[in-house]
Amino acid sequence: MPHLRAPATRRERQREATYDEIVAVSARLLDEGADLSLRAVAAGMGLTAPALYRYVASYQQLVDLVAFELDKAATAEWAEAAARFPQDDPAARLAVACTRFRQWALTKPRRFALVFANPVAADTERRDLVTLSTSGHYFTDLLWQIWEIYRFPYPALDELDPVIREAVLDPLIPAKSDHIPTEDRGLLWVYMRAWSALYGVVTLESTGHCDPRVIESGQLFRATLLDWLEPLGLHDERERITTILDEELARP
Amino acid sequence: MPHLRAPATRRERQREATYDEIVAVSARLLDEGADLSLRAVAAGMGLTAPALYRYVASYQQLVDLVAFELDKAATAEWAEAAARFPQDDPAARLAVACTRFRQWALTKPRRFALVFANPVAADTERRDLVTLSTSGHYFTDLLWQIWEIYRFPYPALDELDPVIREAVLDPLIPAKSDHIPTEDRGLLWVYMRAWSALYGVVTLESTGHCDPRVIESGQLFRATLLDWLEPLGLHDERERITTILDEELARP
DNA sequence: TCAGTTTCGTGAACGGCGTTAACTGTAAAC
DNA sequence: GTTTACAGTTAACGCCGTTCACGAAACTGA
Repeated sequence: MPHLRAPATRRERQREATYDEIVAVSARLLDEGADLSLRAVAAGMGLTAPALYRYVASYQQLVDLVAFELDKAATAEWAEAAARFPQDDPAARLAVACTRFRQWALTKPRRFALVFANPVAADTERRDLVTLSTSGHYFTDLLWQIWEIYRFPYPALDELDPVIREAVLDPLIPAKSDHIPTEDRGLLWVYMRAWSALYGVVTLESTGHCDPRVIESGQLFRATLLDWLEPLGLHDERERITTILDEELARP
Repeated sequence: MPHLRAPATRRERQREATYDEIVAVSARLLDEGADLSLRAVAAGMGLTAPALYRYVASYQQLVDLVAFELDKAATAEWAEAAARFPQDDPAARLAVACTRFRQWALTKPRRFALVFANPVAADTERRDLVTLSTSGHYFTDLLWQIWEIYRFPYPALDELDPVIREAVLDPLIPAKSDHIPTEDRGLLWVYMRAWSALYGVVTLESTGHCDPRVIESGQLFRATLLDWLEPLGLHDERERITTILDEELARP
């Protein structure tokens, strides 16, 4: 994995740059509608295919690398867009971030499929990668910030199914949860439920298993998000958030 | 597409059988973890790859054929399981069908991915195939039957966004909607929203983008379904349906 | 500065993939 | 009983991931 620390030697810097180029070329291929292949990526960099094996051990690892980096880049975009609202307004930020997430999934469906629709078996080490997801961290953090302000209800630990309790206490999902006190870990249950809902609409729309007109109108997405205002303690913000949402949806 | 009508001539019968074998071999390959390829399917039938071109025009068409048939077969399974409750108890049937759908997605993730996570561009003719989805028809029909009994609220046509109104009046999604009166088409909006929620959890779980313990416990799925009892007018049935759900989830 | 080593790249090759083209029996159709 | 349509073959093309043996360049330390 690149970007672990500041590059020291000249060679390491070169290597960094090569990794970046791998990701850049891969992204270009995806956006062009071509399919991601070792050979195509290599050719796009002016290399032969075997050369890439100096950087990734297999095709799957290349996919994982690209997925991770594209997720990171995309999250940075949403976060930047969301940052037009101040830090102490996480509700507005969440509304923006979710909408940008959807827009990203719709305009770059192949990137979305790579990052979010890639099957991950439960046993492989590839599981660990899911835990690293940047977007996951970002959304969990936003939810935490919202709770700090609005104090919406969440299940107490002893209300939770024992297995779920275990899962929120020692999370495998991407969750910036270290700073969430043990007794507040029920929040992660709310996060999972909300993420499942968001993931549902966005995947449905991005993969096209949905009436194109419904996608175009954005109503399904809009309705799903509005349903989540209540559980997140945002009833009093309904009007304001709705406005932000519609603003974002109407964006060119 | 096979199974259009009863086979007449001997040759047509043979051809039918070949199509069935294509699907059977494909399903076996998927369940074995091998990947679906023209050559592997052909080899599994004792044929060479080019021979398959007498039956499908391309690899994509083979995938579409298999996806359609697997969806049909799976739906038949769920429907059969649901049929242990009488026809006039569609709420119970829905609970069973949803749970079986999930179980199918978990035990046969590759089949699920083929049928439900296959990207479909908006413009291609492949879009039409989505409309044919057997499972879609089955679930829409169940929802209609539930409404006939419980009369849960749904948006009137003039409450709907114009684009959505158009979409529910002339649906592109798989929806056995011919027998739904025009003025009740708002029901399809409820269907879309519910389907989006169900699709979300099941896809999340089936693709493994989720804590394995959460999957194993079934709590995320359970909670999602329970949340939909209210909107479907099933508040008075809550206890009964919950029992059925837990029964199904505990199934060996 | 120079030998030794590590790193990064190449070309050739293997088996598997989707797809096309030319060809051959054989079963149905008139 | 001839003709025709169909269902299959083999051979080949250009892609793919992956491995291996090899060379050239870059860093390393005395």
